[in-house]
Amino acid sequence: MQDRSDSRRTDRIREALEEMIVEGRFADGERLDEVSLSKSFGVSRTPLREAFQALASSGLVEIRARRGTFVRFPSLEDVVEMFDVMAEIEALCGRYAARRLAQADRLAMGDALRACEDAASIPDVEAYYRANHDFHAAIYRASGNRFLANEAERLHRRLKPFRRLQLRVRGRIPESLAEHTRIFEAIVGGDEAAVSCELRRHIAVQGDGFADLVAGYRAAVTGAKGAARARRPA
Amino acid sequence: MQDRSDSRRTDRIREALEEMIVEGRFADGERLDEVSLSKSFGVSRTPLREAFQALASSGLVEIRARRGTFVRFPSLEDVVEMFDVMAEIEALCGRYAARRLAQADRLAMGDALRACEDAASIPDVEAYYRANHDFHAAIYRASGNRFLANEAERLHRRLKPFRRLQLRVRGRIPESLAEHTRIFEAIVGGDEAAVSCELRRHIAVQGDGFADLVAGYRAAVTGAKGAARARRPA
DNA sequence: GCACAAATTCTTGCATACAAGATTATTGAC
DNA sequence: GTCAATAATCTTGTATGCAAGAATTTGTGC
Repeated sequence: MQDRSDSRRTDRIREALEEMIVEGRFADGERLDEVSLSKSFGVSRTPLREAFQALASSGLVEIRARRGTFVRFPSLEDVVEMFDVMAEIEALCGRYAARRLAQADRLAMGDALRACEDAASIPDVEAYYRANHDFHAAIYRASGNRFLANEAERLHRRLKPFRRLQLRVRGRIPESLAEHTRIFEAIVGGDEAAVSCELRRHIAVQGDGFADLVAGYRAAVTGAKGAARARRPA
Repeated sequence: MQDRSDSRRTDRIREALEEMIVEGRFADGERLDEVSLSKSFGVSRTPLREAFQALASSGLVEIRARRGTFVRFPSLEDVVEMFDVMAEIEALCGRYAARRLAQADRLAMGDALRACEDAASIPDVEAYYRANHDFHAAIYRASGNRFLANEAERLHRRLKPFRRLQLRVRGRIPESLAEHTRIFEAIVGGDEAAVSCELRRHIAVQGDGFADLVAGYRAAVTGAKGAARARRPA
């Protein structure tokens, strides 16, 4: 978001751990050992513990008092719930954007849409993935509500590993691009109802999308190191 | 939410500081001094710093690297934005609740509504305030989406100081109660559109409500110790 | 061989010491 | 007297040590 010099070890480690968790380098329920991790990062336990706190607040790990810190994969049910909420948040952003679109935001969305088209025509999944994020982020900002935009960005980030797997589904990219185009046009046209409807459908997990998500979820979970070895008690 | 033994000093201090900030015991932009606070709490800087991290993640303070931790009042604009989002989140909870209301949730909402009626008939502002929270929390849970319920609860909490001031506005309580009754009936009746509409209007800052909010906001900000002495740079 | 209790070991929570960056005060040139 | 450069001070960031709670192992009785 901001420039944040990130000279602190705490920040560096938080980012590294976040990446590792999202990439599935730990198993679900695995305990993150302060001592061994601090050794492998070459720092003391202090910045590590601070990083744990930050990760806990974004839901990636769970700190249990005097027990330790455990990586927490959302359950399939959790993921479905999060996508439901994401769809509504996106629809809300889109509605606001359609209502009060500023010139600068329109240009940003247009640029991002063009980047999507370029990536889809190659096709380059990684590039599309990035362009997809930029397009959605542009909609968040176009909502004109910074608080909403931040919340949307946060949730988008949290769903990152699952969305990524969805995009790999055969034929999903052209479809996604077509939806983007319709969304963009509806926003520019100021058609709130259409934007809301299109975005909800674009994000929502329903029909075939649900099967894709389940497949993607299983891949993400079993792909993670060791996989669901230790299930959490709660 | 859970039982959380909270035997840790970090948790105790986080709660205490949260309360102090929300109650306006610090000025906007005031730096929270680690040394003097740790002395006044009778602990070392370590648990204090961990508490700061937690407060930062809920937006109550801002940690600037190597500068310190500063209490951050949301601006009036921020508050309006948050209420806008809150209204939509609540409407979403209500819609879900109307669609798939479970018996247990219906009873919980009914109990909370009755508590609102009791508090309004005395009238007891503090009791109404608590019952109001319980009623809304019951709707969140009735949504059947735990993630959504958690997010709603989080945002509700963040808006606590401003809502409290709104309720003090003359004649607001009977009006609020009438709205609650309509909301409850619409949910039980399964009328999604009506629930959505009623909840949005119940929460939203518009018309007279905006003037009330502005007045309440000014009271909250100037009521806080010293008030807007040091404005933040950004 | 099993169950339960005691002791040992391990891990986290907290305090404290030290290092490094930021801030303020001081000195000197003009 | 003003400005800039430098020194002194203060504050945060990190490392380390110690204490207390949790987990594990060992020992004992049956």
